[in-house]
Amino acid sequence: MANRKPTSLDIAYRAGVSQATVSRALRDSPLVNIDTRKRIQEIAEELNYQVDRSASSLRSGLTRTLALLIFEDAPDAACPINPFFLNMLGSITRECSARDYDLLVSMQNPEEDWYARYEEAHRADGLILLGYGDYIDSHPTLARLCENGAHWVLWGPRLEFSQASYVGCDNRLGGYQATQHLLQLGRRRFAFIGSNAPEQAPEFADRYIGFRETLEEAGIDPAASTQVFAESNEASGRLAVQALADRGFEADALVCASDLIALGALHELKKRGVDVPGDVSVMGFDDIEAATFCNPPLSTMRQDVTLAGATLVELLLQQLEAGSFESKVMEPKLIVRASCGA
Amino acid sequence: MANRKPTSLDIAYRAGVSQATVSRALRDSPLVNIDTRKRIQEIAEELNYQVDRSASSLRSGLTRTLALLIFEDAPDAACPINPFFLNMLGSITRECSARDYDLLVSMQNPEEDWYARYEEAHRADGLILLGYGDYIDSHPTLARLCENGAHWVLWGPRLEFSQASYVGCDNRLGGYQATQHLLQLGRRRFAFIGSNAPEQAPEFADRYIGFRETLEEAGIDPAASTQVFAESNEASGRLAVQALADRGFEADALVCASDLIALGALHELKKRGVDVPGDVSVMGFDDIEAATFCNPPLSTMRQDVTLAGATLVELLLQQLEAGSFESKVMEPKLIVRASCGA
DNA sequence: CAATATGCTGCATACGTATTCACGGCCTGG
DNA sequence: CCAGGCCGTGAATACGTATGCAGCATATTG
Repeated sequence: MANRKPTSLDIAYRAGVSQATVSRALRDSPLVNIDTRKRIQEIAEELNYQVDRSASSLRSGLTRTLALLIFEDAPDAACPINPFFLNMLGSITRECSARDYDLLVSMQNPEEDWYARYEEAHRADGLILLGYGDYIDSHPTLARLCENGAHWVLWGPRLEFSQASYVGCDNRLGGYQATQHLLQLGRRRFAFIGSNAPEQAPEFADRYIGFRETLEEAGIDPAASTQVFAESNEASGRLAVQALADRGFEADALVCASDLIALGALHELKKRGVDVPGDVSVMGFDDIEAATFCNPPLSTMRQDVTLAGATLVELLLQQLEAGSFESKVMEPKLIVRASCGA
Repeated sequence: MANRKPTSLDIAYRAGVSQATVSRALRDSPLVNIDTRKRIQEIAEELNYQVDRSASSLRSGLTRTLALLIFEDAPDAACPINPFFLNMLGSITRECSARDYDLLVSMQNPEEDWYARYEEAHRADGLILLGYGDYIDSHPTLARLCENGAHWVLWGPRLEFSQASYVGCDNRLGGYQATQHLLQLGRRRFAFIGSNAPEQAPEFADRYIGFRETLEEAGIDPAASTQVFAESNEASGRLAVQALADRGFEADALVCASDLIALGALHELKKRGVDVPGDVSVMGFDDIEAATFCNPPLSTMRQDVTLAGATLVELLLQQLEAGSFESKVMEPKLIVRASCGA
């Protein structure tokens, strides 16, 4: 075997042309005569030549790599990554492959200077931010990055500045429809489980707004509804149900801000001998895999992660290649399963 | 703001030293006087300087990046990635971060020349292969890569050549223990659900060997056991149960080669009105998240993905940095839940 | 036939860093 | 006082590619 990796110069030598011509030919430049081009490409194939990415990036300033940064509250080694994000990751990976981009994945701490680390260091051409929208303190940072011409796209809540791209779900509508569904099933005593503080969890807060809207429209007595804090994990969902019980509130419908919360709630309710959906309806949000497997299967508001992932990549590339900023808000879809008694 | 990204030359200028000294200082080289070093690092901090990775990689030949390649049978956009792999991905991501390596993730087709694409193209220093062991045809390819001095580590079955690293689970033992558990619960008519062909799914085949061993040791009449083909997904698990029923085999214990298969089996059994675990015990393998949520919760053989991911990274880095090849086989652990009637 | 356009190729260079080699100064010991 | 060693620094260069510019040959036009 060859003792050294072949370079464009080796190809140039064999093809009897200059290195410049090789470089152009391999990128299919019309500047090079079609026959020469073909011949060079064949030789490259034959030698199993691969363009050196480091050199290529250094020269062109482009990496053809995107970085996916996942921000999570508890970057504990034991705690598994939010399954919703994992699914998104799957579709982002596929979309990148399809467009011949590489994907760098990293768990990130919001305090770190991730922008410098990835885009300024020339590791990636653009960034996809997952779970960053929840850090309200971060929005000034995002605004500053925009001014500096950074390239990123955010999953999550609506952003107020114009030169930015984000993809999100119409959370208010989702909260509205979920609650509407329960209302139509005859439920009257509602609890929303999940944070409703915009500065803590803007997406959950929007879902809560939709929740309130339904109740107000229906003229439900405010005393017949409540809200309990929960973060997006199973344990927190369990605690919330405990808190609800301690508080002595007798709900017949739980609108959970995420499926993970709902799974925790189901667990705790079962433990307490409460029948779902007989005594209480439980509604989730996201439609993660586990929602189909749990007992009873969970009614939920589906977010199309496949589409979401593809859209994130698409908008980011559009930004990189055409310099245009666009955003997209997706509609969630009600998925009816057994947990609400429909 | 600065109109241009600062380089090591800018720092050199401000510090009144040469670029060479800056490069050394930033890498904390003892060649540079400690005071000079500190001063240079401060200036770098001040300018928000980031080493350009392309240039650094080009010069040093090292990328400080690993590539995680996931090989899946059905790289269909709609079909979600095997959750077992996704969890592994989570722990690999974390381990890479902890060791200050970047991680490139890609869905890969086994036919493609992924080695050339990633390591030869200088995109990554080493590769982690997930799901590649199943392609028996690939083993010659792996052997060839070894000879060429490639750097990779494989998740899955034992490899026969010495200059290679792999991390896997003792699948034979797992199959043995799983079946043993069912035997002790008084089950006598066993079905193994999953491929048992080594050239198709070597890991499943090893689990099957363990399954057979238990039965032979116990002196179970061979006619009282069977095997049905299934791939590792839910749909395939459902079909397998149908096939079993069509065949007229009345099992009281299903040993499934993976949790996904077991989930499908549970679905199909419920649909047919078979009580689990009353009529039939069902045992999975992997312990994915869904195993805790499904109905009934699934008894299974846990593979510690957190440890597995960390080990994969560790062995690969050891190979890169010390040139040593090591492998590790992990013991699975029986997790008892409701699906077997324990 | 001169003048200009067109198609293709090569020369030269820059991207930003890491490292080899050489050098100057200072210290130590004989 | 000189030889030799050590410490800290800088000059120079290489990594492999992409691209602006120039040049040459052939085709086209008046």
